[in-house]
This record gives sequence, structure tokens and C-alpha cells, in this order.
Amino acid sequence: MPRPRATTPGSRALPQSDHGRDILRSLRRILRTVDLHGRRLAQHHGLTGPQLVCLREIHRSGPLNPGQLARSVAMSPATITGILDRLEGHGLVARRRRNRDKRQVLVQLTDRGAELLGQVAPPLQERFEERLEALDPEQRRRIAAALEQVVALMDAEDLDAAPLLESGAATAAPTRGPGHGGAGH
Amino acid sequence: MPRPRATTPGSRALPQSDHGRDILRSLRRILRTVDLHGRRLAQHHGLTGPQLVCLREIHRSGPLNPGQLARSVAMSPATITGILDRLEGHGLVARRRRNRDKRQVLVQLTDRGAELLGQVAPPLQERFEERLEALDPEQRRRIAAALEQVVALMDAEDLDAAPLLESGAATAAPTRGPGHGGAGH
DNA sequence: GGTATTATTTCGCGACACAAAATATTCCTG
DNA sequence: CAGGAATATTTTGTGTCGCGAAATAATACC
Repeated sequence: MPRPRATTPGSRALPQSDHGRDILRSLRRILRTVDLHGRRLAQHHGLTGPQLVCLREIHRSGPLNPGQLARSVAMSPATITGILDRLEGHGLVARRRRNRDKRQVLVQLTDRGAELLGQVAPPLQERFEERLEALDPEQRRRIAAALEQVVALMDAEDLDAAPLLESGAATAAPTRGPGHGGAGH
Repeated sequence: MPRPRATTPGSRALPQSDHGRDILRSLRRILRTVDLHGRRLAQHHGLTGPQLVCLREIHRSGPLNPGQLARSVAMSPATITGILDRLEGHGLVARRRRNRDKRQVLVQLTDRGAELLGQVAPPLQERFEERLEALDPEQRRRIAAALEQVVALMDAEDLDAAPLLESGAATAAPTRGPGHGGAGH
């Protein structure tokens, strides 16, 4: 049953089944679902979205400096300092000054942080991956192709190391003005 | 060219051309691009993301009450009050008490607000739609089908009136806990 | 008329988010 | 090796989100 059920009942009955609309609609739902999921997930564990994003990035890339973290999650160093303060307050990460270059700080997960991430793992992304595995290869190929086409249509920038499936943050626009708006946890 | 280039050079030379990875990668890029876009766009016009989301919703559905707006963009009434205060301060929307039920407030776009939205229009979504139109119907159909499948795999909730293509906000989880984080723009 | 409901705002708090300035340390040049 | 340039992080200050709980205001119901 490779044919997904369209928005409308029949498969191809109406005058013109506006696929453009369906596409935008699906995208909205995906965006929203991911956003929602991230928030609920974080809230459930007493974290905020940005905190979870940072925690995951620290886990993903191993011990690193606040500056690197700032770049990989696309937030300013000042913002990262605040987030790290809170994560450290909760005992999820530890900061240590480096020996060879004492300007630098090394941020790493504590056991508690790693444990929490372990519990946090399952949700959306994992479930999604499992279901993806359950599909037959040909369907996966088709989905991959379609998504890449969407990416191309959007001129999506290439991200070498994107933060996990998560709303996260913006990459650039270091212009003027005060902060603009992230989402809380 | 329905064949996407896999992560690795060849198309199907390696053990397994991991489409699952490609899919997640594309999704991340899409999510990030939309997020980024929304922020840059807002910033460029002196607005914050949430402000722009609200402004668009007001435009989309015509004059409405703060409560309805709160529901459609999935934010609490208290938060909406603050956002409306700022939008009103910029002269983009106007609040008027209703006559028949003076508890209610009617929020509507001012000329200035409508004009700003007009200038703001083009960006990502519009360009995306144009490019979508340029594809041949069969390809659109394929993309629509693939995305619907992704939605299904995610158990994406059905949103009667989703806010525009935009990160926006969360829908529920009115649980406990202090605020989590907003961001100013 | 009096109480429950509904709609919005106010208040208090915490968390982003950033620019600019301060701090600390290393690098580089003379 | 002294002194300034460069780098990494934190501090400071301001503004926006985001929400729960309480306060306000007006309508609805009995």
C-alpha cells in the first residue's frame, strides 16, 4: 500500500487535487510537531529547549568549549554562558579550565547528564527512525528523494553538523537589535 | 533526476546507502531553514518571530479576539497580551473593545500593519510556492505523498488552522513549572 | 439580586538572546 | 622580555518570551 491516503477521500476524483497545498500543510504539521515535541520533552525532564539542544550537542561532539558550542547551536557566546550556568546548576555538565590554554573552558557531560540524555532518547526521533526502518527500502528512497527536492526548493543551507531534530536556534544575523525570540523550553 | 546523491559518492555502491540518514538530514535542514528564515525576516523588519507569527495570524483570519489568537498560535493569553502590547506600540495593530460584549477585545491590523505584511510577504514561503508550481504535476504529487507519509510516521497532530510556515509555538503542555524561555528578538 | 462564567490584563518569575564591555590569558612583534 | 594585538569567556544591561495565578471587568444564569 504505497499509496498514502490523500487529504480528501478518493485518490484522484476532484478537479485538481492541489498538491501544493498538501505539501505546505504537511510541512507545517511536521514543523509544529517537532517544535511541540521538543518543548514537551524538555519540560518533562525539567529542562528548557535550548538547554536540551545544548546538552545533546555536548553529548554528540564530546567535551568542547563554550565557543564551539555557541557556533554549533548557533547562539551567541553570552547566551551559551547563561545556559551552561543553568545546566551546571542542575549538575548535568561540568566546566573545567584547560591546562595548556587557561582562557579556554572545557564543557563536558556529567554522569547525571549522560543518564538524563539516555532517558530522554526515545521520543520522536527514535520512534521516527524505527518506523522508517520498517518501511521497505524503495519507499525510503522515495521519501529521501522528495525531501531532498524540498530542501533544494528552499535553498536550505548546508549544515555540516546540524543540531539534532529540534527547533534550536538561528545561525546568523548577528546584526543589531536586542534578542528576538527563541522558544523557551 | 529522481536519484538523490547519497551521502557517499556512488549511488548504491556501498553496503547500504542509508536513506534514513538522508531523510533525517533533510528534515533538519528544512527545520533549520524555516527557523532561520523566520528570524531573519522578522529582524529585518524590526519585529520578533512571535510578533510576526501573530501579525500573520491576524491577517489570515481577520479581526479576532486575543483569546482566539492565543489558541491559534498556541500561546497563553498572558503571553499574547504582551505581544499585542508591543505590536500596538509599533502601530501595527489596534485593539477595540466590542460593543455587545465589552469583555471582549477585537484586534485588527492597522494600515501600517497591513503594509508591513505586504512587504514581508515574498520570502521563503512564496518563493517556495512558486518553485513548486514550476515542477511538473507528477513530481508535486510525489512530494506530497512522501511528506504525508512523513507526517504519518511522526504522528503529527492534526492542526485545524496551523500558523503559517513558521516555528511559532507549542500547543499544549500547560503543566507546572516556571516559564521556560522566551527570547526576545 | 447574587453567584458562576468568560475574556483579558496584571503581576511575578525565570529563561532566553544579544551587544558591548570587562576579564583573563596567550600570541606576536620589536 | 616588555607591550600591544588577538582570543576565549564572562559580566552587564536591556528587551522579549512564556507562563501560572490573581485581579478586573462584564455577561449569563438561576
